[in-house]
Amino acid sequence: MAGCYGGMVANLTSAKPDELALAAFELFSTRGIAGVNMDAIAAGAGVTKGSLYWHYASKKEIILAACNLYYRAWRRQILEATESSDRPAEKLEAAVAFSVRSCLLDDANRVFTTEIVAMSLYDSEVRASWAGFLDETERFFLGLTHRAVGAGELRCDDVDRAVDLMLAAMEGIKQIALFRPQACLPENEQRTCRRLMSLLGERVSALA
Amino acid sequence: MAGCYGGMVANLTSAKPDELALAAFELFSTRGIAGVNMDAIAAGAGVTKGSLYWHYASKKEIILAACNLYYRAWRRQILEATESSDRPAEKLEAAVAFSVRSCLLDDANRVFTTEIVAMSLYDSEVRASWAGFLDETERFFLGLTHRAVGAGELRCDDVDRAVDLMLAAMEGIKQIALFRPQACLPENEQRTCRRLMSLLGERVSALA
DNA sequence: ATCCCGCCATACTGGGCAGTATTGAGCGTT
DNA sequence: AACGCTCAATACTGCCCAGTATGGCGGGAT
Repeated sequence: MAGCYGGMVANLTSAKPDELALAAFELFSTRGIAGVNMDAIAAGAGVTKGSLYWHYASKKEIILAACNLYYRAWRRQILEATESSDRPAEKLEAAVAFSVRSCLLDDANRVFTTEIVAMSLYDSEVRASWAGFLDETERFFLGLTHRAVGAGELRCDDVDRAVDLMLAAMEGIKQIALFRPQACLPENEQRTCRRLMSLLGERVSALA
Repeated sequence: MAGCYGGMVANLTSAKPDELALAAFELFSTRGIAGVNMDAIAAGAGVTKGSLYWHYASKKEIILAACNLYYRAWRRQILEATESSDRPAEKLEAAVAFSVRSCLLDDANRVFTTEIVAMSLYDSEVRASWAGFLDETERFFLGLTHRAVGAGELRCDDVDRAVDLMLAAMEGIKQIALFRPQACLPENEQRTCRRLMSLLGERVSALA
């Protein structure tokens, strides 16, 4: 077991593994996982392969660490995006807007997730990791949607199915945007958000 | 220029390149593009690398040939699936049903398309090839949907947008099905079809 | 018969890359 | 001051694999 720091240090001070994973993420997001070798990751982080292999035992470990970094960033950003609103339906709209923005406008996001999905085809650990993230995403949107419906701000018969369909549409839009750059134009962002929101049900106009 | 058959033979009789591309497709669909080397493709087709390289100059040529094979199969199958119906709305439903079935139940389809999408990130030729197929798919569904609306069998305000959203949802469902095997169960097939059809508009009940 | 050519097989090369072996520098401990 | 531990750098190995070189075989044309 390399890189365990003696076992007792709770990994709070040492950001080195995160630095390495971040360098890996940035390279993966631009040149793809297969297009990046361990020397490139090390160089990107300003070290050499020797120390890289001290922190991570294999390339797959770095890939999984980069995934975890991505998940953490997502959690932080989507909380930031939604915390400013107080009404549930507004939070939901903010969450959809954030997701659309990161789907359509963030190339790194698109590249990295596409790579991870492809890798999940053959690597069960990566697949399990990504499946966990999908579950988390779904729980998040389910929670927001149920709250919006419960607060009477949204009308939706089958929340679970609606959320699933909306998330599927989002993934599909992200994928198709690869081939239709014009779909990524900012002027289409609002319309895409409205379309996706309409999948979640009808907004009840605020007449309280 | 290898494999040009002297230039005048119209490639009607010789199915060998197709055989090779088919073997490649089958291997790609099970072990991934990166997981299949040229020797494996040759062995799968019952030849050796020497003759494989006589027909195709590089691995990418075989990949593109496998794509074209996939497109041809799709054309044939979706025409078969829709020709039995005569009313436009029924054709549309049949096309959606076929797509859902090949998305959810056909592992090879899922694996191959995921691989191609990932490869499109870095290879412009592959991306162009797949983009052409996406365009074709969209045109097909646009045609069917417009005809159904024109025949008064479907009510839809913005057909173009609706078709785009439906196709995106289909791609997303395909991708997510990788991580949610339970979504692929046959008993969910009908419901998925109905959900997707609802994205295209409201079916007008036949009271002619 | 022989010559050409489409087609196929065998053997090989060269490069890229994951992973390893080994050494060393800084530093706290005793 | 000698030791051990963490972390880092260099050099190397071994494998996989795309692509190549080259030789052979069968059949059609003359």
